[in-house]
Amino acid sequence: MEKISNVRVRIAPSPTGFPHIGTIYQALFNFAFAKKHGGKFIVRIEDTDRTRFVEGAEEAIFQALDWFGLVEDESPRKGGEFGPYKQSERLSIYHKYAQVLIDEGHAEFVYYKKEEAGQKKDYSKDSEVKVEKNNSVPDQPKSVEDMISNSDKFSDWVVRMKMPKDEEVVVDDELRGKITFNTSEINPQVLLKSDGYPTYHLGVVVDDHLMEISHVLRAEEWLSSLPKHKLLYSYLGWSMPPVFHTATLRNPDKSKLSKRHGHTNVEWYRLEGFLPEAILNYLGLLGWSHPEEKEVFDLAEFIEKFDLKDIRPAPPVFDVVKLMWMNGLYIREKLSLEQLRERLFDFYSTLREVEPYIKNDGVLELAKTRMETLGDFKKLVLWSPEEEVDKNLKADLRGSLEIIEDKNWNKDEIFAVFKNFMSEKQVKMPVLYSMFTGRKHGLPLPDFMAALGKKESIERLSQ
RNA sequence: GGCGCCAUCGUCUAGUGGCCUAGGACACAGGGCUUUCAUCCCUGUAAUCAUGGGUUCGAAUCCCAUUGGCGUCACCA
Repeated sequence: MEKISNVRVRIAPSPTGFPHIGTIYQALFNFAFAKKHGGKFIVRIEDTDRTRFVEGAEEAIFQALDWFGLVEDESPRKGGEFGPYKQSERLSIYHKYAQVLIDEGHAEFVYYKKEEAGQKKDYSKDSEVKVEKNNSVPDQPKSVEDMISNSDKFSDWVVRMKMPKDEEVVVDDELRGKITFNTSEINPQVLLKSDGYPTYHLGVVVDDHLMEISHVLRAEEWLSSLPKHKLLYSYLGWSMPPVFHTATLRNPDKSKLSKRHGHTNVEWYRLEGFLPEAILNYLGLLGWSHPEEKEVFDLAEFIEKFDLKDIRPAPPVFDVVKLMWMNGLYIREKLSLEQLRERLFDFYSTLREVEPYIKNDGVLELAKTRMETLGDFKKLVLWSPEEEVDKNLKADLRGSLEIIEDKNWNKDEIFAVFKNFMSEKQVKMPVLYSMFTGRKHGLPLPDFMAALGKKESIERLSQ
């Protein structure tokens, strides 16, 4: 595999909500590509929509990246020589290039009524799409500088891209090949909003160029704005880096992965007790496959084998069931008992009741093959009232077990008592389980009790 | 609705003209192990490769059309 030099890739999340699993998917591919070629993985915060800004969202994005170990080389928090890395701190840069575009005749000032801004249009059947333009035009700003510094006077002005009439724009998607658009189909995009902030399209083109991004790896929903970007690049006299549009993750019904049908919030996975490395492994299976058809591999191996051109353009359904399996596999095969203990301590840092069980080697060992998520642990060890329990029978069982001498408290002795008890009372194993755990099934009971010790076991039967 | 992208078991996928009467994984079913439940092992069900036309001695693989799914058409990203 040949190394590509000066690889610089980026993800460009906007702080408008919780960290999305799709962002991590993008981050994984970008990160792997950067690391493979000794390049840089950059996080640029695209906070140009002040109305959707969510306090704390930026921090949450970085927390998520840290959790997955997809740590960036350059970002607002890390700095770097191409900063600032937050678009709200780069406004004067966008203003400069907006002015260049105006001067060169590729953009113009347009007057809109404020109330008309940001309305999503109806594209059903015959409704025609037209850009609303107010005809009674008041004074026009003389320059971007003028528009910004006299924002009161020009509060309804924007800078909009001028679109050539009926020209073909041929764009290149590295995963799909050449795609031709006609300029008449392209929306003359607003580039600079009336609040002086750029739209995504101006911001992304200017920043990707200035930050010397070498390869653009982004989600498929940007594909139709590619021609816009290509035009902007050529107007500015810049060359466009190769672009790869990766398929978006889908719900089981094939719609774009959404909160409504699936779990999109990274925080949900953390709270359920998924392992970040298992999620990464699973994500690596979507849209990409290991050259030897391996299903289980760590980040290092993914980086080694990953190649951009092997990404499939077809959108995959995100299957939580398979993720669960993968997570269980990581718990039982990739984690030592000690490592599992650490993860559990971390995970249950606020739930003191499970602490003694986490400390208990025997219990941990028994639980290890029975967990798909860290969250399953408490269901395995704690009492959960699911079954009806016969109080008298429970007392009888306790009585039988109390007879065992302290020094003979081991799983064989306990099981011997069980056997007698079951034949005497005409009950089966599950009944014993429910008396001890509240559920019909669970950890092997004699082993569980032996690991807990006589005192604790008898206590549990007394409750 | 215009434009664009995509299309192999239910799902993730292998497959780049003959090795494919299509392989693996998840899920599902059955069996073995077993003191419950799991783990582990074995077996099985499951794709006429969306459909219809070509090209070719030969197509899941190339071409065209159709259908379907999705995306996009905001002063959101």
